[in-house]
Amino acid sequence: MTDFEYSVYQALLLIPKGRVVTYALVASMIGREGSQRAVGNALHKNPDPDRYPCYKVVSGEGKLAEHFALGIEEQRRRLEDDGIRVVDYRVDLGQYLWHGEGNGTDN
DNA sequence: AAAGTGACGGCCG
DNA sequence: CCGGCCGCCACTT
Repeated sequence: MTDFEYSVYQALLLIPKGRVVTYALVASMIGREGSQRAVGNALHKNPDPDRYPCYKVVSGEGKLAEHFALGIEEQRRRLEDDGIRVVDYRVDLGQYLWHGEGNGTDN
């Protein structure tokens, strides 16, 4: 995989349980603000969805990825499993969006 | 090297 | 709110 893709997967590991991020946010997290489209491509090539929690990545509107490898239903399941309320395939970004190095102790 | 592709996002009708 | 258009970026051909 490319260095870019690698950094994207690593960024996923930093997301605290019960929190989500947007494609654009992942891009800025790895110092590639503006490359949210490329982030989407990287996630599409995710070598292992169980290892890299790509299900925690939602669109800028909080909507779930229609093309999630394991199926949108599975993504919703995993999110709710983390305690994230999913309504109509959408999450409340104002409540679950994670920004930065927070400790995420609130889980 | 140029053109095509897509898990995005902002704007407009 | 939804669909269409366009600009954007990294990757592939």
